[in-house]
Amino acid sequence: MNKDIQTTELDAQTASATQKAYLAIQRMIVVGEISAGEKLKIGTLTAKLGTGASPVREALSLLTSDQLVERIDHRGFRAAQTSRENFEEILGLRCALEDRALRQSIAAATNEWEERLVLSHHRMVRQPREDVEAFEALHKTFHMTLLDNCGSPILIRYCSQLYDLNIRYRYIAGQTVNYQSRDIGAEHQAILAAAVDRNADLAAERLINHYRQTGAFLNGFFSRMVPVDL
Amino acid sequence: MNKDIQTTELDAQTASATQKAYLAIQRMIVVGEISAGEKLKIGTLTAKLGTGASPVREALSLLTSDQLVERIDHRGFRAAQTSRENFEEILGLRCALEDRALRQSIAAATNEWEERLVLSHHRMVRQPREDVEAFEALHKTFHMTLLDNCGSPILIRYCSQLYDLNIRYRYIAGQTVNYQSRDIGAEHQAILAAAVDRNADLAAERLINHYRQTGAFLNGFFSRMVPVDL
DNA sequence: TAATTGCAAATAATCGATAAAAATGTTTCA
DNA sequence: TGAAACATTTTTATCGATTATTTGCAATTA
Repeated sequence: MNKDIQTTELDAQTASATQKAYLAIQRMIVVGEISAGEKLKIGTLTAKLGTGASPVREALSLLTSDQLVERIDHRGFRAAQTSRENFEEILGLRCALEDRALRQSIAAATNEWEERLVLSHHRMVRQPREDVEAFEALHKTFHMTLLDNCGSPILIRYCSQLYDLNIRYRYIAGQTVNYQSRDIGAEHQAILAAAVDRNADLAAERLINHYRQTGAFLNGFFSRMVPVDL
Repeated sequence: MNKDIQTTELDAQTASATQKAYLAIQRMIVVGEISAGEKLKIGTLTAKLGTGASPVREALSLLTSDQLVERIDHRGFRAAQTSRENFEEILGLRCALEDRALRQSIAAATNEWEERLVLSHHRMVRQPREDVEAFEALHKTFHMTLLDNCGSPILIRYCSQLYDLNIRYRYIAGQTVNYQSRDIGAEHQAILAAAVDRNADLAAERLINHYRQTGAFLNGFFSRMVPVDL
């Protein structure tokens, strides 16, 4: 409806086959429908997505740069591997980049941004947790809104990529597990409050802490699972 | 010859059409043969590269994620715009990310890395400046070698992307101009020395300074040129 | 038995052609 | 004149088919 608020959404009819394939494959990898290291055969994907080889290849090329897909010349594509090291790398980078982005966002704060932030938080809170994918979409929107006032499109893009890479691990660990022991809602609320107060140090600290806690949890989870990489 | 030293190089006969197109188009954009904002018509590129539409499209998709190309659905591709803001964004991010990468590299220093570093520096110094593209390739290799021991492939990738985006502006400003007033050789030497000494603070400071000086110069250059964006 | 070679099937990469969409130019009508 | 509607041309996006490459298997040899 309102194109200003959510520019990311695109009409299903207008979207190109490439665009649709991109979103579909990304979702399957992030959610875990396609598992890590799995071979992505063009034939299989064209059949599943009901489209030709060109859009599929193009989508896979785009996902390659998002680090969700690996391309090996003449040997096709495969879903990126997961590993503890990879997870820790993502977490560390995410903390560094989001810290920067959030501080810049707050430094450039406007009423318009503040209102968008409150709104995105409200929408996330209102969304029932049962619909996991719907909640995750709003959760991402909230986190990206925190950053999107930083004035640096490249930084935003990197943060968005890292967010997706990270969330993939959350799906691997299973959705519910983590949220039991923590009050995620309160954490979000606290981050929002600090941002609205334009207290960059506090907001950044809370945000990073939010990530580190999830990170520590997931790390614990990974150490209990298959130690063999791949 | 020695595959261990330069994994990036690929045999021209084995490389896929996509790979060749990717490198060719990237080069043209970075070097300025294709100017900022220019439309990238599939037909024109297939003719120029002597290949079909699919590899060209795939290459352009890859370049999209490198931020060198913009894709607009049903409206094709165009070379990314340049602007002062974009340049400053790149410079700032580069300083932040390379600072991090260099410190991690040094923290994980080994003799093997140290030797690779000395070697890449030597090769750059030995290369005559007349062959601009050859020198630039070795220059990039030296800078990337500084970072490539950081143990974070994603960070390396981001730094590499930002390097390419940045160097595009150097080409826009013209090659020679900048190097006249500064002793770039000495700066490189100093960075190398600090890195070999495993003095992270000093090395990072020198590296960032190296970039900031180039940045300041280019900024001065841009203010003298067309203020109208695009 | 282990390694090597040669073949066949599977799959990736690429091309050429077609369909869909956008841009451009032209005519018509107020 | 100006703008709206239409037709034409250009260009993008997609498909189906062809070609090139790899992979897996079996036969052969040391």
